Amino acid sequence: MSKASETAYARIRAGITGGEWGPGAPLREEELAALCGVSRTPVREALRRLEAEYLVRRSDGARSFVADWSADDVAEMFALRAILEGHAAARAATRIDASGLAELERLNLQVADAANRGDIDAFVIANRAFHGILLEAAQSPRLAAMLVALVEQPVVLRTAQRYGVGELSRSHAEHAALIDAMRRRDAGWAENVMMGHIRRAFHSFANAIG
Amino acid sequence: MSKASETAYARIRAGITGGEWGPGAPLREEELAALCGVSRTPVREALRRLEAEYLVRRSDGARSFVADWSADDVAEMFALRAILEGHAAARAATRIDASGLAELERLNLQVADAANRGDIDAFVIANRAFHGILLEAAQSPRLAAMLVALVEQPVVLRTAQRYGVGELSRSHAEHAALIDAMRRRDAGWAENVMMGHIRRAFHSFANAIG
DNA sequence: TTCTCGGCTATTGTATACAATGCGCCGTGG
DNA sequence: CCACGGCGCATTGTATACAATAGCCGAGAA
Repeated sequence: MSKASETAYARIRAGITGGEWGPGAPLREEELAALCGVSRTPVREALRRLEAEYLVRRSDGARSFVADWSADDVAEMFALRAILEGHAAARAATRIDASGLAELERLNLQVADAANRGDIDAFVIANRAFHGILLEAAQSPRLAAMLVALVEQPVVLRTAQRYGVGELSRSHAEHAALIDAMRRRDAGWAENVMMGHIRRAFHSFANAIG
Repeated sequence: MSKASETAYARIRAGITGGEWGPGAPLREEELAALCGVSRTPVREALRRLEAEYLVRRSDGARSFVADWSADDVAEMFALRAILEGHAAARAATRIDASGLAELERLNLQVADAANRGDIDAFVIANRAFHGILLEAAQSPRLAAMLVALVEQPVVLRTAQRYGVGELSRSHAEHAALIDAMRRRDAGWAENVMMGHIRRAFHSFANAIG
């Protein structure tokens, strides 16, 4: 996408995922245009993209707001993630090559390191990269697009913020199991581990919120 | 969405799914604007929406074309459909009410009728309505959105065009099994039947194409 | 006090003009 | 005859002006 449009998309998205505007906050096109230093046209385009990703909600009168999520919404998102990411793991198990596996090993070392230091930010970065490599290895563009839309939700991004050292380490262990399963080319095992991994994350999240 | 934008979306979409423009055909904004009787602005918005649905592809130079699909793409779409629609069936099994079940029964009678008469168009209409009711009963807006994007692909829409009476009847029988499973509130059974249903459709399709 | 109606204003939808950019064609040179 | 480079044009990206519409606020009556 060309310059102004991409700028607006990135800026607005950052504002939403970064918590600059809370759920339900109104998003007025003109204001955003001024903020991004572009005209309303690319802002409109950006808002439509974000709407398709469920980051922005539009009222009947076509006004835009930062999306908010009920407990049911969150449960739905995690359920879909478990299914789709499980499927991705299964596909990846029979498609990943040696360099992909090496990359996963490397990233999981970073996860372990972050877990030991209790460094949440580093954990989140390494964790996302890990899942990203796996998704790439699954070689399914539609699946990738669907999962990105699910994973990039602010709710998901903040799940790890409440993780204790125990949960961080457990993620590392589950990732290690995933790597084992893929090295053995065991699609079923990989799928099972991944689904469990996501479901545990959901319960950690539900616990933290109450 | 307001008038002109919706008009453009509906018209362009109809052109693609109806086969007016074949895969790979270029879609120029100005030409489409003239065709729809609106300006380029709503056409652009429509193209972005269609792109998000994988009906339109954009080249590096930002030009738009009718999307085309490789054999791998089609296999991927059916695989995702099997998983997601299976999940939808499982959810629906524990959530559907008596009136929903009655509606499924009614629609499956129409499917049977169309199958007996070999009336493909009637089959397609009743079949879509059947799956639509099921999806509604699953009560998962994100799942619904994902599935609609997968199911509305021209490739899928034309799968039934090559169905013989045998395959039409088999669809009816599988639907009947689905209704049984849901009446018993057996989510696992419903999921299994649905996944088989979609996978059979895939193989019918692959056979017909070669 | 509260409900409703009416107009005003804020906000989005659409059209059009202009800028930027990439694609294709044609000419030239090897 | 083929390869390559540059120029012109087709097409999209962006900005802005204007139109339409929905929401809000206040005044008046029940």
